[in-house]
Amino acid sequence: MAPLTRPTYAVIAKTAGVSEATVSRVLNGDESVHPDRASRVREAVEELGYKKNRVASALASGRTGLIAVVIDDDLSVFSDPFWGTVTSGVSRVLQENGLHTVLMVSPVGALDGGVSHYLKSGEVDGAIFFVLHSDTLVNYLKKQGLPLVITGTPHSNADIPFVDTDNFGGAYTATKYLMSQGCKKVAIITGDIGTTAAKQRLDGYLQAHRESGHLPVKSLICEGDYSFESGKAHAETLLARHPDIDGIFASNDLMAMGAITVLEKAGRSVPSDVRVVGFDDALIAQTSRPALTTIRQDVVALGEAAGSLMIAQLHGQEFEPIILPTELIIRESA
Amino acid sequence: MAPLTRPTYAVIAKTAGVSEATVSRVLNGDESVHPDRASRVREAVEELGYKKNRVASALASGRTGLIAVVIDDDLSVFSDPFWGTVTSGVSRVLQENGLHTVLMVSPVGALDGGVSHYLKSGEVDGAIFFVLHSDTLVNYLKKQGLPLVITGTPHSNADIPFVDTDNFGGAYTATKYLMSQGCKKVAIITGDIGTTAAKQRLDGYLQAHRESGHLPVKSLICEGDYSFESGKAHAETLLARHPDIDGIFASNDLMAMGAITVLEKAGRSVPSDVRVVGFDDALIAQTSRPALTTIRQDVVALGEAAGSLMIAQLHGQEFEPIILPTELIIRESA
DNA sequence: ACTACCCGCGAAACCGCTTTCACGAACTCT
DNA sequence: AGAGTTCGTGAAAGCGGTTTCGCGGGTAGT
Repeated sequence: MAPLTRPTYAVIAKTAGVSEATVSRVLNGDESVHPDRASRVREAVEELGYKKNRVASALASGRTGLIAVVIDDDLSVFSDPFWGTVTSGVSRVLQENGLHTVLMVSPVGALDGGVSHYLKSGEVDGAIFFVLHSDTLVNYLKKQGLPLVITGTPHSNADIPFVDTDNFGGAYTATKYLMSQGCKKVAIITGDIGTTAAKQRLDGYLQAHRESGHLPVKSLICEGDYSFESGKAHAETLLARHPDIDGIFASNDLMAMGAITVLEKAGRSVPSDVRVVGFDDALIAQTSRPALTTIRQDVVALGEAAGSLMIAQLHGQEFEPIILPTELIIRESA
Repeated sequence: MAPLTRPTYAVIAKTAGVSEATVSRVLNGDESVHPDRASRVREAVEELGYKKNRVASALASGRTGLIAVVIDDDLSVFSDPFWGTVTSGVSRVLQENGLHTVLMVSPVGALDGGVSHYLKSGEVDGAIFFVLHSDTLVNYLKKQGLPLVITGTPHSNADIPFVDTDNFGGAYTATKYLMSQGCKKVAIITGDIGTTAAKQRLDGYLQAHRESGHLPVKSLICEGDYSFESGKAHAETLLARHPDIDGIFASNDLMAMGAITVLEKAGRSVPSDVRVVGFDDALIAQTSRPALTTIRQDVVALGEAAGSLMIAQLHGQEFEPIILPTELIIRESA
């Protein structure tokens, strides 16, 4: 059975006894059309099962109803469930507002790269960036007038709309907690220090130390990259440098798990010998043995906030950056 | 700085001294244009930095260059990293072929639901479905002529293009392995039995028993739903029903982890008292304690296969369902 | 030389909306 | 009553491509 041809404005106009311009006015909420004519249009739409052709509308209006979600090309990105959960939050809010999510997993940053070209093409009405190492592309696109949201604090230009979690506060809380548990030598395994989240979490860790009266020695600070492998590698480094280490704050759960793997392999018991805290509260935090003490961030809400900030921009509404709170979840590892 | 207006065919045509139809022919690979004219068109494109307006092309040609990836509305969907990884595989293959992925996380199944309407709208050139409980919608859309791919074996209509993993073989191998390890009483916690993958994994488990000379009692078969919580719940049920249980095959890693959580809480040691095998080889399989023995499926390749099958259909090429192999990964839990 | 056929190419219609501009009716003011 | 203004509405242009159909030049056959 061949697909039925869908009725167009021409058919609706004929049925309702009005012009196509009037059909367009009615369906787009123009209040100036006489109520009687408007009713006839709506009845025709109902009777004929009219559905707007969004491609034609996009060409005519310059608005496509598509929002790009841009994720730096890294096949491991989705194996960290963080991004999947954020994406589903974004997708749901956009759909509720009649918009669709175009997934763009691609190298980000180059002004003349595929992402830049695509976003300038007019094919999407806005873009949500998931992680950035530089604001260059984002600043450039903002100047081009493209509505943008970043998940994470911008590096330089606070003018860019963004949503984030309280990284500083979460890291501060994690470090304070480790100290309150009696830890004398607390290390940090940072995320990719090119991201603002990693910097802020490092700052929170340092502030907790300042308030305890002394700063950690440099060798307690390891620059990871959010991956499981880097958590393992840095845990080995820390054990070599500081055999008496008794606390580790890892800037995400994956690295925390990596660290625990190495510690236990080295005969160090978690939490008896070394206490470990992660960040995210991903599912692996609760399924692991020992179950991970971690800083929980509401990842679904982060995605929803990003979607809402995008909607606000598209509607020309006022908006503020959104910083979501964190919460210490105490399980077995600390 | 206002965005520069992009050149259109009219400008290219004028610069190259040809008509717009000729520009369209050249850029779309029409070999009948005289080589000299074709060269002039390409030079003009290069000189003026022409980029095709895909929205206008979509209206004129009826092809949008967008493929919908449809995932049943379930916020937990992306916390299982399986779907994120498949999505990134699909996305990459599509992008390599000049297509874009529209993410559709929405209740699936209803013929008059949002997904059905959207897919019939002509706004996407095809759709990839991630998990289905019924072929009704898919059969209906196929009749409408929409190119489709399912990740997973269809329920009824083998005519639908699909990619899958060797579920039967993987489950068979897992169960055989448990038996070869001396397990006398092997249970199964199935996935959502409405999915064909869960059925096939159950069949593999049963076949392994048949070949060992006896079938498992009904109470060793628990119907889970792929979630961590259902793994926990069914492990409790199994312990109550069969205190002497010594082997569990869970149809995914999440449920396996849930089961292990409960077993250890009940004082049963894994693998000393009870051996556990999962399915997927998600990251949690290796990060957990004990590290999970599991059936590994190549999830990235699954996504890539789905993307490739879609490309083949769009190009009018012959294609076969793709069944990917599995591999037993032996770690600590069995 | 004439006729028939083939093929490259251009003009313009078309895809289905949005929006502009002009027209005529209704209303208001003098 | 006449002039001026306002507003609802329709015709049609436009968004930027794709594709169709017809034209004219070239070639082949008789």
